Amino acid sequence: MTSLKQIARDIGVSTATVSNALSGKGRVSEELATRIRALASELGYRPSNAARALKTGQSGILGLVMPDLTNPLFPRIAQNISIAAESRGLGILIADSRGDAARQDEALTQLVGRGVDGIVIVPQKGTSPVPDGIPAVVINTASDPRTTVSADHLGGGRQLGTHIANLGHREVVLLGGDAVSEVQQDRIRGMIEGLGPDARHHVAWGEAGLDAVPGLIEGGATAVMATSDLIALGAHSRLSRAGLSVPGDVSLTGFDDLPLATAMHPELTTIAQDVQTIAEHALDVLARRIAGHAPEDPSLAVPMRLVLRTSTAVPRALSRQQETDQQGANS
Amino acid sequence: MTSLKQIARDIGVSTATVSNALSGKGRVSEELATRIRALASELGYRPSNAARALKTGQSGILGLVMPDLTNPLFPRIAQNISIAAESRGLGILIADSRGDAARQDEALTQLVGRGVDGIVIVPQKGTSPVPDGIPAVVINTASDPRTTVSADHLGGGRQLGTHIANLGHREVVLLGGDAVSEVQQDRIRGMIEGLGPDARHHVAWGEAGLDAVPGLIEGGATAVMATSDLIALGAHSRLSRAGLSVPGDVSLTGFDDLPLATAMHPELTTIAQDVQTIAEHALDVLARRIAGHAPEDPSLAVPMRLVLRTSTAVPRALSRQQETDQQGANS
DNA sequence: ATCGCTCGCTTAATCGTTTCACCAACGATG
DNA sequence: CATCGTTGGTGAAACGATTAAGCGAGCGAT
Repeated sequence: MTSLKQIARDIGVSTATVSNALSGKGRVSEELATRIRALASELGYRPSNAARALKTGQSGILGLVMPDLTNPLFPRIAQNISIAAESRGLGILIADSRGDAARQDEALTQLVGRGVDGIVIVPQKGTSPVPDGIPAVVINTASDPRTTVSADHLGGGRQLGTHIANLGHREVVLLGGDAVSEVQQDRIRGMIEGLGPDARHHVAWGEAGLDAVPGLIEGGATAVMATSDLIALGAHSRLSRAGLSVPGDVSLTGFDDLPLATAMHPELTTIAQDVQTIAEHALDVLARRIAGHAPEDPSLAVPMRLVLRTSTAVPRALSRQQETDQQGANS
Repeated sequence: MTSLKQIARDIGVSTATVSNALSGKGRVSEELATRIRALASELGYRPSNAARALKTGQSGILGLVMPDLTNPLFPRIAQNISIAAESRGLGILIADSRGDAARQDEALTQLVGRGVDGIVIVPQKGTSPVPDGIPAVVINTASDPRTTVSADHLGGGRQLGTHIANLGHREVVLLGGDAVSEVQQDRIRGMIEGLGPDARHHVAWGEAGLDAVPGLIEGGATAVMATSDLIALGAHSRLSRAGLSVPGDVSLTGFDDLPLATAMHPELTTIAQDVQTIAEHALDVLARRIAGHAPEDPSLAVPMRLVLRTSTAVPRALSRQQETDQQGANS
């Protein structure tokens, strides 16, 4: 390993000068500086992160605590955080709490112990972890008072709701995975707002909720809105097993626009998160907090984008009526 | 931050003694050692990783280079590597090359620059990266001479192939995503071996391959074997759009046993990787290489496990014949 | 001629741990 | 009683970078 001392000795100056030349901080003549930079890159000099961290107290590494990497949404977030970090010259130490709240706390202290400069947390559903005295940002949902930035799950649900209402659906099944999740609560609240007062809705949760879907359709509902694409896929299974077609008999919507949304048949109408903006903003705020500025940033809800595909349509009854209307007009 | 010096001063001994007491390395009286440990935990002492890394030259952090975190298989691997690392007291710095070979090299040098002790690489398809002078292990597939450990993709394909052949299928479509991928090549080679010489097969790749599926079925094929669950899902879409049912008209198999395999309808017969064993072995070897032992470990192919679900069945023609056979026997 | 400034560089301290060499005390041994 | 081995510790030098303080030289202004 080549060190500052190496270079200093080879050129015949002090290590301080070499350090200054490479970091551009002190005062070094341009000529000497270029000579030093040249030799440094020739020797393939890489500054020792350990030494720098020891001296400056900053490791240049951020911790990222994820609730569960096997849920396809979270790697997307991780990826974008990692991109955003890279562009700021920071590394990302990822810890996965694997669906367990206890392991989440453990991961947190682990990361702190490893000397990360700050932490990004996407909390386990139903929890609000507080790291001890280290800068942190939380990505959850607007109704979590601790959240720093998040997708506008409420607004997203609202968009989907209005879309379904505008198509003419008046009785809708709202399908959640886990009632503990604040994110899913917000999504459903949004959907209800979007559907408006004229539409009736049934809220159903989890596996039992999935199983109840065909019955609710028989009972008159014409649309199913899920709080995630994965749940929508499950609903789709139940529906086709019951001989119901999408979107012919039932309209179906998802959430998050995962890759599987386009792999399904029909392709799923859903709503996409702007993960990149969320990641960028999270890191901006975190950087500011690490720098020690007052963390008075208001929490930000990044708008979601409706993605119209082929799983939603005008309800059958209504579309037949429209046909006859049209025939009447034509004749 | 409490440091060794703090504790040393408080108790009235030298920092060397405190260091020895906590690490259990030198010679310290048991009584003093417990006193030191007590005070340390009382003060919430956390050793500075930076200082330790500087002195010992070991950061306790491993780098993990992933080809693309948005592909659902890879987070599973990442998760298991991270679990295995944690149990060894190591941290994981994840870098995502996002489908780009250039970025893969960049990620590699980035990680080295951050002072990781070793690197685990799941290479970009079609590439064989070599990190410069740092211990590393590669997780790819048996036909890559550089691979350290991998799932037995060949054997997995073989199992699926025999399963399909045993059901009685004699003309099969083999569906790959990208012909550049050595993993997928191995999977398909395995399938062909497993099908045996009596069965005909068509190999098709990518989007165009997917679109060709219905036609090939019309042409007489009775089964579709995909090199990933995601591709199988795509094939399923094309099939049902063409009015073909699974497994009635066509048997369908996937690869990797992703969560979506059970969310589909019918649930997908597929083959599962033992990701945990792969991760454990990768870290074992890596640890050995970091310790400086000769890396003469032979590459290991971890067996895959066939997961029978409801997407495969006896081909229709054959099942009708069996029915009549049975009726004949009964009468 | 002198003062004061800036320029360009050096000196040296420091971050927190680890580790090797050394030492004092003490009981046992020849 | 001199010697030896052991026990329980201390001292100090690293590891590699950063940075405040200092210092001589050159130079324009007074």
